[in-house]
Amino acid sequence: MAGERRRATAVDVARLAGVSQSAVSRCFTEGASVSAETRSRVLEAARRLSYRPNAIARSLTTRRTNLIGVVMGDLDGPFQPYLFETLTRGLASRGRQPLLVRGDPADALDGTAMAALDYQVDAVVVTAGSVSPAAVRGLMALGVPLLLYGRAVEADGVDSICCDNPLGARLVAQALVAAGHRRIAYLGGRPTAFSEQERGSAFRAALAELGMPLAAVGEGDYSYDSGHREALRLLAGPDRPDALFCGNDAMAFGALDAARTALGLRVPDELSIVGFDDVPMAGWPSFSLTTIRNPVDEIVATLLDMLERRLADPDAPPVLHRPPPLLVRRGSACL
Amino acid sequence: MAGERRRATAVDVARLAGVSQSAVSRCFTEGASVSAETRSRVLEAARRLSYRPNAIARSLTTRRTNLIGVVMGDLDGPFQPYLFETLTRGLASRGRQPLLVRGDPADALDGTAMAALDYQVDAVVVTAGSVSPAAVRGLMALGVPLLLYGRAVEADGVDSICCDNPLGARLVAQALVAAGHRRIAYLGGRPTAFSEQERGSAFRAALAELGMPLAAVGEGDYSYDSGHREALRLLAGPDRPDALFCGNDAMAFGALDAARTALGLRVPDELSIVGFDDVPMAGWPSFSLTTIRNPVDEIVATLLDMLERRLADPDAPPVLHRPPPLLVRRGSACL
DNA sequence: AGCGGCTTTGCATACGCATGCAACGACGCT
DNA sequence: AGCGTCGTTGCATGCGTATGCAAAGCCGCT
Repeated sequence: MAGERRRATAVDVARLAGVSQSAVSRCFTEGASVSAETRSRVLEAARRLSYRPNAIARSLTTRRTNLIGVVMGDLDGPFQPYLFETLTRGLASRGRQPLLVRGDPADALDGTAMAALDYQVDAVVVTAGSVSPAAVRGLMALGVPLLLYGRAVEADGVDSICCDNPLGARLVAQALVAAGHRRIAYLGGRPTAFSEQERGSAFRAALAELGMPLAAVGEGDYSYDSGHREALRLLAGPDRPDALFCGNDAMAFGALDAARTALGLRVPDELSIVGFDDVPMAGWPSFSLTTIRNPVDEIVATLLDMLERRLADPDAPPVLHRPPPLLVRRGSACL
Repeated sequence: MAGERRRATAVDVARLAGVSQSAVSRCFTEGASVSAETRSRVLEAARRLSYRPNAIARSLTTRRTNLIGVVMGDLDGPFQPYLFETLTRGLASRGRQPLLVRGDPADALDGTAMAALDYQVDAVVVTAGSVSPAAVRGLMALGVPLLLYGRAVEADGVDSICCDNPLGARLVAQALVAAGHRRIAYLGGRPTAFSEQERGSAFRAALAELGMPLAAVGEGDYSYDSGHREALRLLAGPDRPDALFCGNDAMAFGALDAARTALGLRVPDELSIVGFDDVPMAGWPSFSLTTIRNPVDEIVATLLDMLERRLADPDAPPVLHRPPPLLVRRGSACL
């Protein structure tokens, strides 16, 4: 059967089918002019040789690779994998190939990462926070269409989409106050993150509007461990908070564990805990986390539409979407 | 600065530097013959034009793309993202670009997925269970070097690496029996999965050798939900098991939640629960899961070595590695 | 001075495919 | 019958780079 050292090329197929190489190419090109007879002869020959067009060679002439650079940071939390999963599946279903570009730990794009761009990706999707603003500017200078997720930016040729963080934070503040909580604490994520800046300041502002002081503030880094650590600190003092809003679900899980296991608190009776993102794990019975749903599916769908639009017209005006999040009430908070 | 419609090519650089295109090419090729003077002139010109070699065009002539196809199933559990993370980071650090190939839900590789292979990947890494054995055979027929993770296969040109599942299962059986458990149950994963077949049969065999009957058996699909569901069933009867070995950590988490939250059992006093994989979450205080460590870091490192070796010599004899796992004792089992 | 050997360089070509252009044939129309 | 039209086809070329080959230059040696 197989085992051939060299893959069949369009020339091989052409020879077998008794046509020119152009004819073969046209059979694999949408909307090209080929007679039914020629097409069937070519396809039969292609089948016998297990021929598939060489995407590399094709890209060279069409100047379109169909590759989309996907810039990601670590997949260490529960949220990133879900986003990545949804995004790559969506890209694949639209016939685009995701080429992974790793944001390096130092929050910059190093040479290794940039090397991916040498593959002439048609566009780059950056998932937020995975790279610094400086790195984003570097990407913009490349002249490749850029789609930003999780960071609102307004610049030529850059589309961005980002959950309406301020709205999410307001929803939490209003619900907590309305439910009668009086000692409300906030546990923020990585201070340099765009999402943290929006969530933190909106939460403070909303509480202030409601005339409610902020009882305590912790600073984490969006990790489970930091949530655990900061919760221990925030909840240890004399005037223990009766509610804790965490900048993301991972930290909320850490806080929940700290409260229940380490401190022996009853959640939600003695302490309400609210997260942000609504990762799948939030619905697990152990956690049953009340949280803000970051509408990933909707975001990815919109992102893909934005991508197609941008590819169709590189000069289209930049777009910014802010899809609204939603409060999901579960068992970790009295709301 | 930039904004040029067209990227600079080697010809542009050559013109600016006053040399031939070949000279430019040689400056960017390891081990090519170029004088120091020419090199510096070319590099300076390249810098001024922001020139970077076009990897697509380069691949066309070198017949090497430096792309590695990575076949993955869903990233829905806690294990897969960690594996993916480690693998892609390792690939990147060795200067190889991971091109994602999605295994489709029906456990086969559809056209969309195969399209990725049209990019002339230098090799394909398949993470186990993400595709059916039939799909694996299809990939082998392609004549591309194939690396299998999580499934032991012996075939020409196919290297594989897979945690020593039977050893892991034996470790659990021995530890449980030695600790005095007498009603031991097993909760298996997807029956078609290679890992499940190895873990399940080795666990049975080990218990039999120790003269211990298997108290009950559940059949899950490696998901948290199935673990939760099956645990409820297994633990509801009159002769409740005193130990439960789950085919992976995700199911163990589900079982743990079911036992504690739904059934009110004290773990590990009334029931020992053991998982398999040792995902990062297993160490969280809420779970503190006793489990078998699937040595992912070591596996990926070895996998990458196997890859380099295979790329260097496509005709090298196939290799099969079975790195040993390790029992990690935490709080969910009396061992 | 002459010669061999080495380094450096440019020329030409190939990689596999897409596509503009012209040629060709079939067909319908007047 | 003659003409125009349209659908189909092949030819030739280009995409951006790597590389074999030969020419050129340089050096040291005899």
